[in-house]
Amino acid sequence: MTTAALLVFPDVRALDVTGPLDVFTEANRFLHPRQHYRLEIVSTEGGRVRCSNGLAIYPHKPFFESSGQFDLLLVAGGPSVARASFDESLYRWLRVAAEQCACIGSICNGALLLAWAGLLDGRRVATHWSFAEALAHACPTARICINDAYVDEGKLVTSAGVAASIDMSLHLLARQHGAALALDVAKQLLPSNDPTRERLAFQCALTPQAASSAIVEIQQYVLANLPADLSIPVLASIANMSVRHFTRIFSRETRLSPSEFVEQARLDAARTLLESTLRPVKTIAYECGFGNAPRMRAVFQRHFGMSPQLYRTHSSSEAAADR
DNA sequence: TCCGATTCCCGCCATC
DNA sequence: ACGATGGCGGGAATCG
Repeated sequence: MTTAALLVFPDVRALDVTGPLDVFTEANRFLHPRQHYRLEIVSTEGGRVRCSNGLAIYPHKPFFESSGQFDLLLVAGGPSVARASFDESLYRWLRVAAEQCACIGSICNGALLLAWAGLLDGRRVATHWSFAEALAHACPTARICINDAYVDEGKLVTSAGVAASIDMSLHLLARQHGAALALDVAKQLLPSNDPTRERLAFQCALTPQAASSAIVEIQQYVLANLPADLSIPVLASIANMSVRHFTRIFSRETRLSPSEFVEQARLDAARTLLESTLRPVKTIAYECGFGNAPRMRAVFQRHFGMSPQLYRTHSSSEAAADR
């Protein structure tokens, strides 16, 4: 049993609460009852809490009646957090909770509460860009990453905008129970072309659960020979199987079709090279097996909604913001 | 931009 | 009877 709590307050953003709740609740459907997440909503004050969109939620208890002992504690955000003032006793409770919880985190500008409680000093922190300044003011030593969906510092996890809370929750799920479970949940909650879902699928494919050594060998061959011809007949012959049998086994064991796996592997390599080197896009396209720049561009458009060049600009500005 | 060729996926069925 | 394997062919996506 994992206990996960969400800290809410008046005018909290409903999605910050329901997003993670839905992820962990959905996960329970795939988990053995002994591994279930027990979810608890803790509020800054007693009674019903009205969300910024008018939705009413009924927290299990106010913080001052809660031990603050959870496996995971997430602080939600809301449009008026920056202007709000909370009692010093809440910050004390958060500091104690940070000691007791295996993992503590925030969603969007929920990070402000952690900052005010003095829990973000010198840490890398994600938040929504529009609150970056307020956060920098609340905690000048925090390193604010406005372009990351979420930042995992082990015991501290923080996420950017509302939708990123789902990404972060899926990440936490993968961290604890493996990418396969997170992928199962993502399939329930996210559209099929969602980048997070695709990332999980690739992560999952690289760690096949009941994989035959033959499939693992093929995966290693693909990763080591990205520029080579990795068409299905070629891979099938290396695996010593018919094309039909090979595709069937590969999909069954990795949850990705062979061509999807190859494309993800190439995309992943290209992404890394774009981020970490200054090599021309054309060279990277060739090195990663896309053959030519337009083809790589098309794949980037499909997966990331931007060209490789733009992706590089984006990631370098992210790195700059990181520093 | 269009269009035929190619590639891939997958259901179905036969064989071992 | 059942699982593993392989071939065929249609539909969709992609390529040149």
